[in-house]
Amino acid sequence: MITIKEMAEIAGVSPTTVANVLHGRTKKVSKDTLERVQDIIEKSNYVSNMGARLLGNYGSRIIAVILAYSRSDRSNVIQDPFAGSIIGAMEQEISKRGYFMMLYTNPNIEECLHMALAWNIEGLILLGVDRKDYYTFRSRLDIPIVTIDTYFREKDTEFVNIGLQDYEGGYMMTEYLIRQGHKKISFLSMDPVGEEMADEFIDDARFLGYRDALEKNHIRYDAKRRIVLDGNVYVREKQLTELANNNFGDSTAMFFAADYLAIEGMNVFYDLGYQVPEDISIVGFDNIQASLQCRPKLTTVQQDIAEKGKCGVEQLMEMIKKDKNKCVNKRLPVQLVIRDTVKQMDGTEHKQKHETSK
Amino acid sequence: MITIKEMAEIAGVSPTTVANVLHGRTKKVSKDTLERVQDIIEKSNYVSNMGARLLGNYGSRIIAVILAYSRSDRSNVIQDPFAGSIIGAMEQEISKRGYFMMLYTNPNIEECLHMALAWNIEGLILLGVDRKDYYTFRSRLDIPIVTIDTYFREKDTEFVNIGLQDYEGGYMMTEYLIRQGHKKISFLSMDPVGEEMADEFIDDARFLGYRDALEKNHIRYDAKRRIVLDGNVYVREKQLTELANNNFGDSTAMFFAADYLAIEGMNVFYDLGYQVPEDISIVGFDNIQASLQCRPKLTTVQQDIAEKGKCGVEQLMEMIKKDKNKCVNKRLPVQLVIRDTVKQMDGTEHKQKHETSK
DNA sequence: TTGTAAGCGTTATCAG
DNA sequence: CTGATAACGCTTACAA
Repeated sequence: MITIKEMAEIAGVSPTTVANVLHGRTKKVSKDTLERVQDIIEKSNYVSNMGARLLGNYGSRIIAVILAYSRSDRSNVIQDPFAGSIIGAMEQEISKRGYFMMLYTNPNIEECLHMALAWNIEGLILLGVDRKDYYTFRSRLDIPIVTIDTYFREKDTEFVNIGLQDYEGGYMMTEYLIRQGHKKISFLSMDPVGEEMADEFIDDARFLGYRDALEKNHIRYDAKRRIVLDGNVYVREKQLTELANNNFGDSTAMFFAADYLAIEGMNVFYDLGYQVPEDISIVGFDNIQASLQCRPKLTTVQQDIAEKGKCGVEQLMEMIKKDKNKCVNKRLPVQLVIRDTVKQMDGTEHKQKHETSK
Repeated sequence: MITIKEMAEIAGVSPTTVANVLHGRTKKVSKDTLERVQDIIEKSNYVSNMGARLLGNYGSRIIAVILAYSRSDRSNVIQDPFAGSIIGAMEQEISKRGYFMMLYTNPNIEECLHMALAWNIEGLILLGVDRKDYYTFRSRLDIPIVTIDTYFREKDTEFVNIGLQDYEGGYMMTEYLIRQGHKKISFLSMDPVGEEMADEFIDDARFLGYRDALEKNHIRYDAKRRIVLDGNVYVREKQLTELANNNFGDSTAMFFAADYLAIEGMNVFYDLGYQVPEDISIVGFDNIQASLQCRPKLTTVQQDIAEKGKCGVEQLMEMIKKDKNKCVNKRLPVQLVIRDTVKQMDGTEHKQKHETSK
């Protein structure tokens, strides 16, 4: 591990000069020395010591990504296919810009803060933490922070969040179901955790879209069709089994707030001997890979997960560079993906055209 | 961000004393000062500056995890559900021990080395890199390295690898198929990339198990049943379509070297109107989540991915602590998971008992 | 038991 | 255009 000092010695110049060359401050160096020094740098395989950068507070080039726990009932979100994709996308963006990614998951906020401070990280990406926790981070850390998929309140300010057009997605999908002749549509989402207000939860924007679409189409929203699923898989399976055996709660279509729930539902129904979509139409939200791998293929709302990650890193970098801190609440667009799990209700059945699988 | 020096000043002692307290060298400090200093440390929310640790070469506490590219045809392995799970498991183990995880994916080895050197990382975990690349890392880096899922040659030494009983898995599954009455079993795996020898590829240990199981059971291995699938999805789909339309190459069962390939196959066959397992029996390897989510549920060979990650970190930590470097080639056990994609060939069909889905 | 001082490698400031 | 120097915070060897 050669140092600047050593290279300076070899070149017969001062460390400052070598540093100037390294940082492209070519104006400050004569052509003669420039070339000589550049040559030496190349040959000696110089690697800058990040420790010195850190200590001198010249920018650690570390972006920390902190994952919240309990997205579903797994112990660690990262096993979620959603998390895997987004982390991959972020890593690439971070890497591309010459930064480094530190991945950290810890339910204890104090320890997260500790980590952020110890490493003098330049920016922080919070994945799926709630707004309260965000404000804790924000009050204790003086660095740019971007949240992904956090739900803020109307009056909240001073945050940068990358989210999704959940409301629009819920609306769109519900309208689609209505166009297919469905009038009895239930909406299923997971039990929101914690004592936060319901309107802060991601599932709920989807729900609101669903409800508004119904009303816009003169279908009265019936509260009994809003089904809250338990956080525990086994309990959930029991709930779904009961539903199925009670004529699906008198619904012809079920709108699950997430693909993985929809697929769980499909499997439970399949195992009970029900046919999708003949006995019940099912749709999801997210377009995870599994939604294409299951049979029949799931009709769902597509979100571009990689884009979300990329967008988050872009925002963060802008904040790091410009040090400006305007409030951003970006909602990425969604798209209907029509596949094979919805039955047309106009008397005759007919095969829907569906996308070619890629 | 309070420093040791500042705390020392408050306590009216020297920085050394504070450092001694911080490091639990209680013997070197009088009870009196100990308590006073401890109190101050608590109150001042001290966070040690990792930059100083790095610079002084006192251990960075960073473990870098480097992912190889091109496990399948995706640009970045991390989107692979396999990678997501194992990274999650590793992160927890690393965190638990007070270390930090830096995640890095870059096809360029030089840049990977650069990163490792710049950060003075204490240990390295290589995920899915080939042995040649491993030796490059090893020759340039003087730190413990653990590989996961790298295949080494007989004569290779000086490596620590965590792998799987691939051979045993291949053998086991093939015997199972034979016990179910199958005699015409094909083996499908992906085209090995690069100019390395075939016997270094993970799929191939599985293949050898398959071949040996056949021969042990007096079934002659027929080379035409060893099918190499292309790296490109579209080409692969074409291959599978052709196979199906040619009576599945005169086989009654297909052993795919990986679940995601098996599921791909099932979907192609389903879309062509074939029934699994009535028309063709299919088995996979890995027991990824999707193998349980697809219908019919896939019979496969189970590996404990989280255990693999945990095991890798454990090995690495041992090497960091003890600085001993014995060669380890741990192969984690596998297990048959019998589900619904294999037909019993003894004339009468009968429903196999299958595990309760969890 | 406590304190002093050197050193890690980089960068910025300022003087030549 | 070039160079000397101080500063960042921690650790440890050694001195008191």
